[in-house]
Amino acid sequence: MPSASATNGRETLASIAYQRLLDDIVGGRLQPGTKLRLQFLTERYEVGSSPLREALNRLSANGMVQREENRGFRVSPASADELSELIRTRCWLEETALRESIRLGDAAWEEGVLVAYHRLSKRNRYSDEQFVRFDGTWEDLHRAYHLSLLSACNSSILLGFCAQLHEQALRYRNLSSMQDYRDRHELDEHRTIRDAVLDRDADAAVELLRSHYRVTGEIVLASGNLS
Amino acid sequence: MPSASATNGRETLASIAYQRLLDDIVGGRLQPGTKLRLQFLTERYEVGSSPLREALNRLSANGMVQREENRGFRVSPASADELSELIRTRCWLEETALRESIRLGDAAWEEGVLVAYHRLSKRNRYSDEQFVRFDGTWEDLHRAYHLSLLSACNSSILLGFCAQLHEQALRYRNLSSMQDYRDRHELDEHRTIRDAVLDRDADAAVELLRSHYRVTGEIVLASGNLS
DNA sequence: TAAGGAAATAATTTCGAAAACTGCGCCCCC
DNA sequence: GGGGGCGCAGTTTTCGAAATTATTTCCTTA
Repeated sequence: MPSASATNGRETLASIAYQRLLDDIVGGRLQPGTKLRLQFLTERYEVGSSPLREALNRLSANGMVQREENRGFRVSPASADELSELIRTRCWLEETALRESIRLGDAAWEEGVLVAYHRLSKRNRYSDEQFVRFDGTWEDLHRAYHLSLLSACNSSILLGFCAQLHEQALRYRNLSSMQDYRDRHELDEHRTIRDAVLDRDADAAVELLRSHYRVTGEIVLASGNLS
Repeated sequence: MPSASATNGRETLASIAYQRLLDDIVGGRLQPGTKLRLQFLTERYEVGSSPLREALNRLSANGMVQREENRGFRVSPASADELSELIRTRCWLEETALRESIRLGDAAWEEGVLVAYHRLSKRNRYSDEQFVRFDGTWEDLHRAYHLSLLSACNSSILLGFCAQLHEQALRYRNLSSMQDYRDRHELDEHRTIRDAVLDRDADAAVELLRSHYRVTGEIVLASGNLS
């Protein structure tokens, strides 16, 4: 989701491979540390090696895979240390972006937040696959909601960084055993954040957001299979 | 300079092409907006198209070039608006990193700052090419100095972002007509920042650093040939 | 038996040509 | 005279094979 640019015409095989690789890594189907042999990937995705190499190079530039000269690629390792570094960094960056967003956001921004929250909350009700095509997955709506909070910060660079970190955090969440989320009232947290933001209460909003991330981190750390 | 990984054995052609392309873009020898035709690049760098495509894909992932599906690559455009966004973002991120660094840095970090400053100041004296091989260029030492200030922030992710922004800012500096730097006492500014940092005076250090970046931005904007 | 080294094996990286796509000019038709 | 589609030239993208590099295996030797 980060990625500087590119949207036009028919998609190229390299971009398709990029998306599918990203999905599989973030979704946990390619485990951290896995060696990514070209032959394996060409069979899995039915794409030649050139587009795959391009996809891997893009992924290596934003941290999803690691590259070793003349020794190929592997999925970036995941560890408890890296997770806490990730959460820490995310809190810093999103605090900055959120404060600026609250300071600068106009009416259109408020409405964007409202709509994004509404879609996310509605998506929870219809339990599964029915509206995926139209609405996108729950994760898509979740990402859209979080980015909408920050979207008025007036720095697409910072927004891009936040999106990158969101993706990394999602990978860690998918690596942990999902069932620990059952009794977590995520929607409540999203609502209270929304309200604080729309009240322009920066301090409260920042504190709620940081706590939102830290709690998620705790759960992943507790239930996770990390080194 | 960001780039996730990679250090081993013999360098690959793709990495060499990446470095040279980055140098030429940051150095201003490839102007913003320039179309990067593969045939032109293969002649310029004497490398096949596959390594070049890999290099271009890496560069597109960190914003130095833009990619358009089925229409190739071009050097990212440079504008006054993007420059001010860049500076704004850089001030936010480096403020965070610097405060953390000052809070957490140990004796080894202090010595690192001291040494980096020393090398930078010495490099100014021997005017030119003599010690490049051993010491690196002035820009290398300058980058090392600035990153050393932040290096104790305990987040390699944030450090990577800062390095990326440093590179972008360097590109803008190289795009402006250099002669306006003549009466700028950069070394003084670097020294006062160093002193504030080593005194652990976070507020002063942050203010000096931000002013350092903002002044540079003003000069580039004033003398620049930006759209 | 263990250590060292050379061939064999397996992987990545690179090349050169074929295929697919874009942009543009031209022609035809309305 | 103007609008829309066809085809050509130039570029990008992709493929499959060749070259390079890493890794394993097995043989020799101390």
